[in-house]
Amino acid sequence: MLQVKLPDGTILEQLDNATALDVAGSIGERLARATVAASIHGSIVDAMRPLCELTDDRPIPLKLVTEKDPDALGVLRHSCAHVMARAVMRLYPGVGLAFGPTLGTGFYYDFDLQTPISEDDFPRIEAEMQKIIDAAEPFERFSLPRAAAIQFCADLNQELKVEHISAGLADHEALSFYRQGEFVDLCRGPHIPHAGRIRAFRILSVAGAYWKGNAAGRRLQRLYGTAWFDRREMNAWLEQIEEARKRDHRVLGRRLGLFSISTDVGQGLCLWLPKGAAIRATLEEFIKAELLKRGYQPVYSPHIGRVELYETSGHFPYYRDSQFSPIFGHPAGQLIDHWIRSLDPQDSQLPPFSPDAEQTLLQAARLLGFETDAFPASGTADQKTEILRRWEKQQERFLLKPMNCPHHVQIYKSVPRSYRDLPVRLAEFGTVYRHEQSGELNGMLRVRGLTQDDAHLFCTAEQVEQEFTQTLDLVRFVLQSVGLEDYRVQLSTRDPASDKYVGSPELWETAQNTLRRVLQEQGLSYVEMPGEAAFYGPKTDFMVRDCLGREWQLGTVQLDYNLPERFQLEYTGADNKPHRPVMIHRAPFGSMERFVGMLIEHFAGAFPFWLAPEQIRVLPLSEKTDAYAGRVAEQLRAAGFRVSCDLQSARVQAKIRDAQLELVPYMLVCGPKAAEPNSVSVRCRLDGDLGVMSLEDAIRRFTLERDGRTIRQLPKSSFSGMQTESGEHNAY
RNA sequence: GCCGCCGUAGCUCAGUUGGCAGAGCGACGCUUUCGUAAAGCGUAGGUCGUCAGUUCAAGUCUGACCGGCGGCUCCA
Repeated sequence: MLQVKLPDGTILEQLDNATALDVAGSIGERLARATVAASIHGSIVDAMRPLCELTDDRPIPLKLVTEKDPDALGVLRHSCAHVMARAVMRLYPGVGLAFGPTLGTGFYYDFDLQTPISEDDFPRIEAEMQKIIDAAEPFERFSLPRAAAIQFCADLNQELKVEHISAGLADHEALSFYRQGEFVDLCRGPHIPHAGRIRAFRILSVAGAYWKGNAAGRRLQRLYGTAWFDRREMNAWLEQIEEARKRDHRVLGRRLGLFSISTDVGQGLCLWLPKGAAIRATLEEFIKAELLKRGYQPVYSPHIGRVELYETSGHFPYYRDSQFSPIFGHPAGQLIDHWIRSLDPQDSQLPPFSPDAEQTLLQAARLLGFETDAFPASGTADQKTEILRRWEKQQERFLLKPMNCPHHVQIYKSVPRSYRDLPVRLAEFGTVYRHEQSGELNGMLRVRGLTQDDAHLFCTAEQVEQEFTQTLDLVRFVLQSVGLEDYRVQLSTRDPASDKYVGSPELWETAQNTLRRVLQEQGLSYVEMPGEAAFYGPKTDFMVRDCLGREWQLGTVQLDYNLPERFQLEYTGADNKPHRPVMIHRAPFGSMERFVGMLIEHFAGAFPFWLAPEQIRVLPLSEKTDAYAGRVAEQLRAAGFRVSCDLQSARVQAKIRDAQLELVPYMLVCGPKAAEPNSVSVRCRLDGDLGVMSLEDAIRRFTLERDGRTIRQLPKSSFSGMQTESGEHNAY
């Protein structure tokens, strides 16, 4: 007999080969019907495997995972991914199977398939899936030794699986498979007992993907889906998707006249319309005032700088492909730049240097006034590159600035610094330009021209902790001021195995340890992300959760020992000797574009009073009170509010409707009844009619709400798990 | 950049097997002068993303390009 210990301490006697499902059945039939999987020492396992195989512990510590358990959905969705793959295999014979993991609220499966799948095919696939579910066949697990597993997948013509076992799972001696009818898939599991447990599912979308995420690798088709135990829960979730879609900042941004991206201006280049600009200006004024209190000095720097500046900082070579091309004094300079790249053995993208092209190049060089006789017609690529580089250096090249730090470094260097001057805190809303890949652009969230609420702090090694602590405090303060209180911190560190970072491992260790220590002292819990650091230093990113539970990467604080080294920054210490300062890069909002885009979705366009682009709209009841309404608007404007006056020839009901739909926080109805005592009838977007009050009282009320930066109501959502988990699970 | 889908009036969309370009909202004009979520009537507005091709005939079919969306990859 086998002893099983339940979480409440109960010990049950079971047959030697009992499964979790048997245990559930011995307690009650309903429990057995609800049991999806089992949990032993916290790891989720199949409910239909003999328990004795799963652990050596006696009695076996068993927790039954039922449909109510959050872990159960992951198991269900993974099984549904198999069902989908099985349906696709039936409809598209010969399809290659890649990965089919679960996601936060669903799953996907990648297929190697020549025929494109479109949304029109979803009903067909879903119908086939339903047939599989109706058949309710069990998921049967079996295990094969390595060599047999590879042969097995080869026999099934599943090349990608063969490759994955050979490369990705090289350290596994035995591989597990799951069989469901005619369908067999390499899989770690666990799975639900049988397909009939899937009561609600939906194929959501199809998109391209790469085999193992490698852009040079094989292109696959990825089908996304979701699955639930309860149809109503799925429908509620689908409604939440719909809710998020309605909040889309691109839709709201257009409807509310906040921003526009014109194809005439260019992809990823954001135009701030007056109302969006009002929000941004309010945020900028708010943060500027705060920075002055905290000892920052505002600076300004130009939008371009010499390429050498970014060669020194390391940005130019490192991010070459995601920058706009350099600007040359003479257009022919571009050609030289092009040929330097094509001769570079690292850059195999470009075609080789042909004799014709060489002649064109020499012509261009002569145009630029260079001595071309020295160019070795039959020289090696290295020799040619060397001359090209010399030519390139002889002409002025500018870059649209991709970062503000090199400019701020130059401001630091503009005067000799003493230890008494430190820390030097230079702040600028700096606009930078990055040539993001076209497929990456997304409204205001991912753009090619963006303004960072940037600052660079130059301090002594001893001051680093204090400055970093204060910076974290600032980030928390600004997030709290806009009502974003739910966030986590991500500490991105260097991957010791990678060579993409500059600077010595010792400096990196120092920087990373300082960050860890301060984060711990500040009581901020954080997750460490090895390999996610910037090339010059580790960073702490604030991952902010909005009212729909979605996460956004906003503010960032980065510690940098490398740029001071590269730019040879110095200050004179108390010992009258030169010392090297440490730099802190920080941007509490990240970029104004991204931050405002995120706020639009967070508030669903209904900004709190202090941020609302139009705070108050004055509504004359008829033309008879237009003049009075105009005077009211004037007085509000004088009190510093953003006010408009609706002079349409329309009924007040229609004016109210317009203002409500445009999410204006307050409406002041001005009719003959109010005009005489110099009063207004106040209507609030949220609470409706507040009755008549004197204009002075109204202004007092508005001032209080504005200066307190009151957030009166968030358009709440009942659902709080849009992206609870971002990582992949059940990876094969 | 890659894969898939999409592009008709300012916005949201309809447009049969290829055969005269449509609606609602908005805008504008006139009437209405009104008390807390839509007053009535009328008018204007489109080289159907661009350029080629097939055809007697292209919004509709084909190709290239531009742009958008969903993903992948990337994100200093």
